[in-house]
Amino acid sequence: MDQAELWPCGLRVLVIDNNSSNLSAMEDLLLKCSYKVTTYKNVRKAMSFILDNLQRVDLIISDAFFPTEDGFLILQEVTTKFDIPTVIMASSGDTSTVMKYIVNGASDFLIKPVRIEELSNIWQHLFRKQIREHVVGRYLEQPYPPTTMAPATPAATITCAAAEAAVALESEVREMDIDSNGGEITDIRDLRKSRLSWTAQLHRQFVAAVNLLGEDKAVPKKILGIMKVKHLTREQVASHLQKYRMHLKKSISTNKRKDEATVSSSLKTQNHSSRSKYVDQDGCMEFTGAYSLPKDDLSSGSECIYMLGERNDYVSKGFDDFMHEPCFWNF
DNA sequence: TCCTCAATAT
DNA sequence: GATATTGAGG
Repeated sequence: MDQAELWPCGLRVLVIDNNSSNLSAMEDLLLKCSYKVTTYKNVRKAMSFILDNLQRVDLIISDAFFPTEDGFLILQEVTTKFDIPTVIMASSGDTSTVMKYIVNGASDFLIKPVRIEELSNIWQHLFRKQIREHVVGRYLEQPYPPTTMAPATPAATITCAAAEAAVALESEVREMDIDSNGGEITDIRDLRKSRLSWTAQLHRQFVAAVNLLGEDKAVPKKILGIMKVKHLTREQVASHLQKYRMHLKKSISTNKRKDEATVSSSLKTQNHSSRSKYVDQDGCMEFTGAYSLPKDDLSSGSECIYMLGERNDYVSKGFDDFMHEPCFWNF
């Protein structure tokens, strides 16, 4: 229980705001919440940092950067590509503005000055996604997580139970397949299974690699090189890629109608003539605002960091779940 | 040699 | 049902 209360500690938050005093104020507040904080004034540098630390950023808080709306672009980059929950803050926000951000993937919209009470709660954005993805749900059904965690006393509230589940999950992750420093899988043998199971986490790394390369240039060998997962083979990646592409084909054709109906209307407002191109290293990371439209609803962007399905007890759920989860099969 | 795709095996 | 392997064709 104590641990449950401690859960949000260490949440890795990246803050972007070009106003130094706001930035340091935010840093202070976030540190008081026991989060790990990284701050950036510069949007480009922040994006580079995110790219270099894909699995090491839990949540992003970005200024909306009115009137340039860089915040909007950050939001799009991050939510469409990397599933990192993003909170937008601005000194004012009328309903339609806020709605625009939320519709396009913001997990929350905070009005400045931001109060510590609001920040102490931001971990919920991560958590919601985990629940949506059934990771936590399984634990909620069973009050006593099958881990080495200290036996839990029955949780009084959902929040409590959920936090507890997250602790359990996190510790499982830590001791198993995920690198202790960042949540990134670095060696599939750690999964101690003869047959690889493409967990959500592993899949995310895969998708991130594919996205970095660009879909046309994403071939097994290059993906493998970017993923940096020991003992993962080219053949395994090829097999997964094959399936991934099949899925893309399907979902593109089935989502088209919905996307046109739902998304275009919400996007019209912002029709970015300013393409976001934050990073361009050797032409291998080129972000344009032009990749596929955001999904029909906002389940698309965001959280879910520690998600693993490779334990034998719930392998069967793992892949199937995220096959149908737009969060993972993004485009 | 590597890629993709489909069929087939595990 | 998910993943791996194989084999054809590029």
